[in-house]
Amino acid sequence: MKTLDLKESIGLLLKTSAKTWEKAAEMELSERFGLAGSKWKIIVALSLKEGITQKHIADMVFVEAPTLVPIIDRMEKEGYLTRQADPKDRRNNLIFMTQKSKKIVDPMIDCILEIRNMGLNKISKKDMEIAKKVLTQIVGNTEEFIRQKGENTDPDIWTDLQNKSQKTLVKL
Amino acid sequence: MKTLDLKESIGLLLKTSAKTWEKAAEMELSERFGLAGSKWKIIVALSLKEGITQKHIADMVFVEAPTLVPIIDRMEKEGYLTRQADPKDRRNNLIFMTQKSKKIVDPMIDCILEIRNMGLNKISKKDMEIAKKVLTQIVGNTEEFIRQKGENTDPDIWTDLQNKSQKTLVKL
DNA sequence: ATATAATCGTTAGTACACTAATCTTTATTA
DNA sequence: TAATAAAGATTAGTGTACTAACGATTATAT
Repeated sequence: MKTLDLKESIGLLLKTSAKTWEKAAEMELSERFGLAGSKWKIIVALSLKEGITQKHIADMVFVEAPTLVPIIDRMEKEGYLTRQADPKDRRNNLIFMTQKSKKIVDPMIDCILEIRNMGLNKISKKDMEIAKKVLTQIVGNTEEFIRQKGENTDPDIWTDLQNKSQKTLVKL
Repeated sequence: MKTLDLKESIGLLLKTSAKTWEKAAEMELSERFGLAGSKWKIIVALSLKEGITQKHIADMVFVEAPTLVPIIDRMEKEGYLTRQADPKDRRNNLIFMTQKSKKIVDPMIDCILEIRNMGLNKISKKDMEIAKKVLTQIVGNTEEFIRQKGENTDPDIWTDLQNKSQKTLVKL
């Protein structure tokens, strides 16, 4: 019976680093701003562009549209944002920030940058560039594979970001 | 109001690569072996060591013990494994593979290695080594941070693996 | 122009992961 | 030894994702 050499498992390493990173962000941002889960990401998304549709936010924070519905419901009740019907296209709900959320954008972004510095401590710029290149290539390879297998990758999100698309994405 | 430079977002990159990678593995392994989610990981775990406790498996596949209960239930019903009471310690359920699962271990591992090669296509050994070093450092930094914040990181899983602990982990 | 497609928000249903709490059994310790 | 703590499996409850399907609205196509 064959066996896997786990120290070569890039999948394990990817998962571990993504998960640990997210946990740190989660802890810090929910403690300091009371915004857990996707909430703070939604606010960051809106700080980049207000008055966008729920679908657009979903793309930016990397979840499907239905996932966002109850979250936006709650955030609206809590006074962080408002839904407004789009007069140009009545299918759309346009989402806007309230004063309450606008006030916390700056400290929140500071907080995010702190976390980023902490996570990247003791890593040289040069190595980091290489790591980013490698990860980008991995995403490219894997999306290519998924696409060939039929399953249409949703609008090739990462590549999209690289190309400075107007659809900016949010995730720490 | 401040703004985040998303192209510098290592968090986004980590999440994207981990997610895409996992999706590819998921597609391939569920299509070829009908084993979705954690199921194939459990079999890989058992191929490394049989007769281990559910807790041990949970650690290996990176989930909490309760998450595994219904999954092992189903896999037992489907004939992939069996629970056996530990005569030495009656708290433990020891998990064993059946013939059915033993038979698919080798092709499954081949499949995993294929995916790994696909994902790492066009990436040089040297760059990959650097990327791994960087990711490991990130995990280290972040776990350190989480630990300081109180929240005890569960037994420092990744470091554990590096140290060739007997607790081997499974994740592609 | 009218029929057909596609899109946004939503609901419903499912799956999965987590935490907290419970039961049983084993370890510790006073 | 008796009391207390700890550990494995489980249940219950919650949160969060996802897909599939629907209604309303807008775009496309014949």
